[in-house]
Amino acid sequence: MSGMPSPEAGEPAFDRCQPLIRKLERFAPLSDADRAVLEQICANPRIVPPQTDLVREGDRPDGVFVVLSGFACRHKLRASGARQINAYLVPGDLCDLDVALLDEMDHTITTLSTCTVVRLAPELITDLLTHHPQIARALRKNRLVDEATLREWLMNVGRRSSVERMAHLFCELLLRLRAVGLADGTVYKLPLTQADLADTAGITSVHVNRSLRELRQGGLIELQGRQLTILDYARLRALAEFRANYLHLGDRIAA
Amino acid sequence: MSGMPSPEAGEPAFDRCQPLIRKLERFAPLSDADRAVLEQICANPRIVPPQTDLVREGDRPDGVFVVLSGFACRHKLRASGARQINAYLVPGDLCDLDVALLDEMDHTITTLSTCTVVRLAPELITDLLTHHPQIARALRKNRLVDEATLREWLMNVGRRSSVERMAHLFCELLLRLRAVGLADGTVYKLPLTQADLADTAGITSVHVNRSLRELRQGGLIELQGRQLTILDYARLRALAEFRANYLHLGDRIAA
DNA sequence: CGAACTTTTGATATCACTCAAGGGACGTGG
DNA sequence: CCACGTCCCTTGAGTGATATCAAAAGTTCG
Repeated sequence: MSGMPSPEAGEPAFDRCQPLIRKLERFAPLSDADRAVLEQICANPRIVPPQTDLVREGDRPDGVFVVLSGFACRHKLRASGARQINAYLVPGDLCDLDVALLDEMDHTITTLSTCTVVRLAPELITDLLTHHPQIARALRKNRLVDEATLREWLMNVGRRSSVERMAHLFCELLLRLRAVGLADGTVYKLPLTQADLADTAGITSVHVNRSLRELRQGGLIELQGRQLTILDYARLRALAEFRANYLHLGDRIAA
Repeated sequence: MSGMPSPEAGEPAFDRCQPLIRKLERFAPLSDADRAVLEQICANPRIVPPQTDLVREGDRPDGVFVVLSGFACRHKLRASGARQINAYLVPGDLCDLDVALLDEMDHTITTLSTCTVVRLAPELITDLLTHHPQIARALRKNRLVDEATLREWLMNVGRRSSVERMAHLFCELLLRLRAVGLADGTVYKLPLTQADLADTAGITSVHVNRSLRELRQGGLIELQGRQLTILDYARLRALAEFRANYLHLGDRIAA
């Protein structure tokens, strides 16, 4: 269990599945049977290298993905190659279960880092929704949060300065990762390049660099070796006008 | 039926309801019974003046709204008063039915023009979803489209120039309004101020004005008296790199 | 060690914002 | 019917924020 490059590759399904269970449990109380099904689902994950498309724009939807480790994203491209990232999928996150209703995907889902993922077949989804009402309920709530997050990102890109955008993103990720047990205090792994952050915030990577410098020089964050340390969460939050309400996490985490 | 300020006030429920039925029918075939229920629902609409909050951030969700005429929007505010509009609700559009799962609203819904709306009580929603599977199906598909639209707006604000944003918005609205029978060729009523457009596109109203001038001078649009005429849809579309796939309207309308 | 990628910085250009003022359109009250 | 206020649109001039281009330094990994 020492220098293995594939994250969590050696862990039992029990551990791998934690992010998903922790996340759903936050939205609805789960029975032992519910948890068992979720663990079962995560039994045979795939390890996917960075920059791999999981689902492509134009594809016919076929099942959905759950991310168990690493970062993936939804994004769209312009003809010029310009990319806009619409959402991050962090451990515990999953695609929309209803997506099978559509004829074709309108965006692409790609890994940003090495990821552990499982694919849920359509039949499995139907089964989950039919026989596990609490999971179904948690998933519906989860989807509302995904939507709310998308609205907040639009606010971010439309009405915040570049420094504020970075600050807001870091606050959001802190709470999201904390909710699945992947933040240590105010420190977490952030396996993204500055170009990724740029495509998230709707700015250039050069400007991301300058914005990060500003946050660093203000003593708000430290970012090196794909690890983010928030040095002053109160000020970072104030700077970004970050309000956690849209994540609907309850008051435990959002403090 | 002459000088009445309240739009559609004198029309029978049959007509008023058209946008909703037309919209849902595009997503799933409806039975006569389905249509009858929808007409029933629209029987007692409210007329709401512009700039009226229908639902406020922080409220406990209680039922949802359907817009039958006029434009409303979802939006969020910053402490400074800066506003970001996240979505338009045009005739036939409705709020998310699942929203009752949340403890409090994370954004506000406000009318932009005079609107005709109906409120659906939670019990009515449950009834609809239980006893009218085709309506339920259409509503689920509709929600996927709302989400996809939000993603496209993020792309718009993050990765398009201000002129392109305006162009893209006008293309989108053309198809959405056409889908509910509210566009006449490439002409439609756009009851928004330039300040509203600014808060949609994440720019200032002064800059909206200059962007519109550019579109006008390029012979692409005409906009006066709250009526938009698209003079050259092909070029407008090309300028915005508008692709209608995310609206999932099928090929009939998107042409 | 070398190749590819990522981060960092500087100089310059461009886009969008701010401030300010004037000009419609429209409704209201005298 | 005119005078006035209000809201919205329009334009100009100057400023600020972000993009672009380019190059060097650091990092990672085979």
